[in-house]
Amino acid sequence: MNKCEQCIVRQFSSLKALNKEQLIKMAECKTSFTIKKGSPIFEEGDITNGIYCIKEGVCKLSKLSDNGKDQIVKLVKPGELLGQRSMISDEPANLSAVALEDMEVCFIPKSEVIHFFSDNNQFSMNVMRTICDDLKDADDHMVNMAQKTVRQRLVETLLYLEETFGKNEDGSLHIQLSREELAGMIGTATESCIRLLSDLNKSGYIALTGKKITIVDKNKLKRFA
Amino acid sequence: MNKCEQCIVRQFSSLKALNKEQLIKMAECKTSFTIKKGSPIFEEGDITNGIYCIKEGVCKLSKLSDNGKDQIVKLVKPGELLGQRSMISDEPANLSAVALEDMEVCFIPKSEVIHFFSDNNQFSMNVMRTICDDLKDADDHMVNMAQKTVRQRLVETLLYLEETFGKNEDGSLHIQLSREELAGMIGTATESCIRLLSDLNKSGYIALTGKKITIVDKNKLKRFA
DNA sequence: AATAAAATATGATAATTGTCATACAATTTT
DNA sequence: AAAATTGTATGACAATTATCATATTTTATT
Repeated sequence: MNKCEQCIVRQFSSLKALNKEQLIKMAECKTSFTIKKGSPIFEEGDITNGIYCIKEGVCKLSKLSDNGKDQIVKLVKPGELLGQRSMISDEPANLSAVALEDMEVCFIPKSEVIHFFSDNNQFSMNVMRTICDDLKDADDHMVNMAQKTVRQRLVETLLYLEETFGKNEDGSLHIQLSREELAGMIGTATESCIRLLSDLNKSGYIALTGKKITIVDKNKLKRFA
Repeated sequence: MNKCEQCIVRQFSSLKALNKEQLIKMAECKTSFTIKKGSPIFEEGDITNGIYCIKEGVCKLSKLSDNGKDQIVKLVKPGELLGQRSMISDEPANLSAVALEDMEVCFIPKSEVIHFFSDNNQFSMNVMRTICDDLKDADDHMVNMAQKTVRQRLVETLLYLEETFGKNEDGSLHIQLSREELAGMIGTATESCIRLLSDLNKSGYIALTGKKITIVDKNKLKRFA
């Protein structure tokens, strides 16, 4: 069993507030998982009973809409925690979490986290701030969904993906999303997403090589949105 | 100065966890406001430096989008608190709060609330849960914006308004929103909103009398969405 | 009460977006 | 390697939604 004390990603999450003693306790009760690309960590409606700390890999948080389409609400990176809201509200998961890459994830049972909450004020403040950040992002995202065109949302999403997950040596977006998933992020039909990507490609703002997407001119793309 | 101890709306918010001593301290440092319909409590970007407790009247939380339209993110009722997120994140307000009716509001300075936070665990858990609820609502709302048609969103909004704010003796929606505001809730152009209301009226699902809206057949309306 | 201003309503039209069909390419399975 | 499956791409078309123009009604102001 790996020690949480030596885990680097912890430094990027609310868990950075834990002291040595707490880290040792956490290391004792945590369980580690490997999750294959495409597999769920948990699904909408599941009772999670704890939080997940992402050590490696990116996952999507999505919700199935009445029309049968999966809307991606958020992408989650190493260092972030999953299931905080459900734990605090004592409710089943509102969103599904599915791996976009092979992942390494640790699960910390609720019973343990609850102790950290009451014993460590800094930790609970960190969690609170994270949830507040999520709320702000969600509100902003909602306004974008309601007020911006599909094209604007696509452009902004592409810029966000490069900004957040970086690019490969060849300059293409590092994170690999299918067209369907990209459509699920911007909230549109897969065909519309493909069509708009084609347009951006033909206009020279981006380049498509297989399923790789390269942003050719970031500033032009921004202005074009 | 009114005593917070005797304020009824307190019972409906996170503040219900405060003890007598804390309520007395709060009564001493709070300030009460009257806000006229249409006036702002605070605006996007303002540094609020405390929280507002709504004693009477309903307000809208909205955000101005790049296209110049105001998107309504949430309606807030008596008993609810405003500005919790900004206070915890220590950031300017992300949304504007504008009165939809004449309101009575109390302001409690941040310095005071911070004490309640550290002294009263139940209070901070209540606040946390409220924010978690807001996050869930925002995520769900976002999915609706992205995946549902304007007509579906309109119908669901009308049902929500009746459910949440009740109806007058004549059966019409108690809460009074302009067509522009209703459009701002569902995320569409004012004209589109008006047109769809007309359709629903002609089809007999709702009735329009002046600016009053009456839901004639709730179940049919639901199925029609 | 008359006038002005604002809100609501509707028509005409254009732009955006979704749907269905089909083709093509890439990947996986046999 | 061939076949099957899945993902990507594009055309044709329909449906939805936005925009602009213009009435009409309601509300506010003088």
